[in-house]
Amino acid sequence: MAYTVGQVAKAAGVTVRTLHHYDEIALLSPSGRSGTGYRRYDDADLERLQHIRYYRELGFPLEEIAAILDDPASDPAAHLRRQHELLSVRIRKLQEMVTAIEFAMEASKLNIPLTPQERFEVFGDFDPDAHAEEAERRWGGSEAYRESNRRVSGYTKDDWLRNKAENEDWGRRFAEVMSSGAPADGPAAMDLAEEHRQLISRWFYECPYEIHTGLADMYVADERFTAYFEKIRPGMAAYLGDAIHANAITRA
Amino acid sequence: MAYTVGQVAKAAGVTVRTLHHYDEIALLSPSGRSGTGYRRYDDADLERLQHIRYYRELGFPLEEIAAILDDPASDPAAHLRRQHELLSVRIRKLQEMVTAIEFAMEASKLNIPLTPQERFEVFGDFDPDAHAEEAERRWGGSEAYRESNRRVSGYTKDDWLRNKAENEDWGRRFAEVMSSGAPADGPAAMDLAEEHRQLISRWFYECPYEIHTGLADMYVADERFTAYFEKIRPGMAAYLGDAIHANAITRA
DNA sequence: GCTTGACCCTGACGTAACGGCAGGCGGGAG
DNA sequence: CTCCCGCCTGCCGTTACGTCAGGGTCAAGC
Repeated sequence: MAYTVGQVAKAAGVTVRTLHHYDEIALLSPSGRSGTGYRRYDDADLERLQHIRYYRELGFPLEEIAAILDDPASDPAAHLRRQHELLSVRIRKLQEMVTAIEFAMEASKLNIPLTPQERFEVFGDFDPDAHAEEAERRWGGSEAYRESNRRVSGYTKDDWLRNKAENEDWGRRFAEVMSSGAPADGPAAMDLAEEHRQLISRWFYECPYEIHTGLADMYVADERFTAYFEKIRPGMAAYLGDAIHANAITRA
Repeated sequence: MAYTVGQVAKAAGVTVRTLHHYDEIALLSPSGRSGTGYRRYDDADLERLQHIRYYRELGFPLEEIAAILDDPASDPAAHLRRQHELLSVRIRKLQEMVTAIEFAMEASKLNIPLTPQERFEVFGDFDPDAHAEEAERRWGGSEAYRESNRRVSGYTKDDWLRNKAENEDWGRRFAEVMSSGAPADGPAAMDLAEEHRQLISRWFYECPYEIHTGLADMYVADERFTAYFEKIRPGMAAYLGDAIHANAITRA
């Protein structure tokens, strides 16, 4: 089977100019030419182009692609395996970026400033792992966030103000309960924990008890969230965490 | 908090030159300068750079990034939401590419040629959906493939030859059973189906009954795989599919 | 107070991977 | 035979930086 530049370009989703370029730099030279000088690509050329496209998508420079494709030590199957592996790595990285964004969203909701490291940790070359799993457990595969996005995108400035007011009002009342000396697993604290859950459900995303306790753990474990609540009243993060857990256990 | 170019560059994982460039084109101009002309970046600048990095990772040209960041209609939270959405789309596309590669690997194992469309379908702008789910069901999240990759990468030319020989031998014997008139759910066919499963387990990846039946379905449903088996003996694809299912039911 | 090495500045040119034309030939459908 | 579309080969333009060159700066140590 022989194909013209135009046909190949259309099939592969590239421009004719790109194929000309690949020919110029000898990355992909058509296996033949017609009598009148037209480029003729065959199936082997297409396979090569397929690999080129995948490696390009993975960010390899053309020169490097030429080198690895012309390396006699690796056959087509080896390239497929390699691409598979690289794609998997890429996907994991993007998933990390997603959880980083989710973190930033949560932080911005509470007006918690991010440190430079936090802003860019996904871009640097630090250690990965375990991180994505954490977030998955916390937010159940970010379904909650998708929901949150849908809703929040419709909010007006006014909505935000009301949200903030409600939030502050809740904070005040919660601090009062703490001051009264009531236990975190008592009815007053639990009622406000429940109110907190419903606040989130109403304004951001459906927040069942498991997710709520996940948030509670984050409020306690993560110093930035901790600091946010501590600023309202010292000891509030831990107290709120306990109240949320108690509330979840008795009501769920 | 104020940072120098070098500090910002290091934190954000870019070069100083890049920051100079962003300053030149007014994409990110530091909020101030020291008395001696040194650039001073503050936290707001970092936030902007954070968005720039995400949009860049998503493939946006700098000019466009400048436009959307300077658009007064969208605040930081809107950018986060947008980036979240775009990243999700990106991840889905890469996952499609992964399954396409897995398909190509399976096809190359059986020497089935791919059509141009098949080679490049993930690059064109066609309809997505449902596709990834399919593959997930078939191969259980590609864990099988990872396993396969690990093993296959250690194979020598000799291994491949022995694999091919075993495979062909199996094909011959299976065709004989068909010719003998034995039913697909009879012991002879089922034994060879089981042998097929163990062949895969031994050479490529641990192949439990569910995955084996998944493969069986693919052999029947996909014309390229069907054609492969039909060439050995007409009717073989369906017959093998039945045998694998019968084997899975009785042995599992 | 002076050196020194790491850091910063502004040009200015280089590069990768094409995009986009111009000017001209080819080819097949009517 | 014509017409339009597809192909050819230059060749210049563009994006997003990389890479010096030549020169000022800052803080630490002697």
